[in-house]
Amino acid sequence: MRHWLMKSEPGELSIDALAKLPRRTTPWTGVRNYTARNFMRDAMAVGDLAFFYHSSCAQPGVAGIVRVSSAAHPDPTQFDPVSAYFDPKATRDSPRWMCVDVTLVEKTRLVAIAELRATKALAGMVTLQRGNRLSITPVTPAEWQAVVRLAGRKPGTA
DNA sequence: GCCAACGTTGGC
DNA sequence: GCCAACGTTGGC
Repeated sequence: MRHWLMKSEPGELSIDALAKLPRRTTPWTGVRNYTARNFMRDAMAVGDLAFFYHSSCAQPGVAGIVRVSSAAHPDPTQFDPVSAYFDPKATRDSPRWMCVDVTLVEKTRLVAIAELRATKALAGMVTLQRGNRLSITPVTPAEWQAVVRLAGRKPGTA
């Protein structure tokens, strides 16, 4: 089983909004970057765990844990002319964008990006590297454990 | 709002 | 295939 980090803007889908959805599950739509798509299509497996990360907001950071709950399938928003994610070059026969479904496992306390950056064990974490903008990134087992430990701790405590 | 960094596009 | 221009991301 692999581990991941998946970014969501809370204005689009927050951890609380996910918690209120039926079966606490949503298709991870709107990814329009080939590297991130390929992770979902080629590397993710049902049962993989991912950090749900709030980005582009007042308090960026890890907000919870989700589980990959489906295989990759065509992202329906690419076919929807009304959607902001509509892609005129995508067709049903030849979809360009894929998504997986994710299911909320648990909401954690917000582990702020400053805390992540201050944690030595996370120095190599892909999403923290300079210039990284990928919305889906792999997380190593050691990094996963380090963030889980942080999440289980009160902010500010050693 | 700023800006660094990156990805994509399209002319050639 | 190169690469300049442009658009986007995302923390601050």
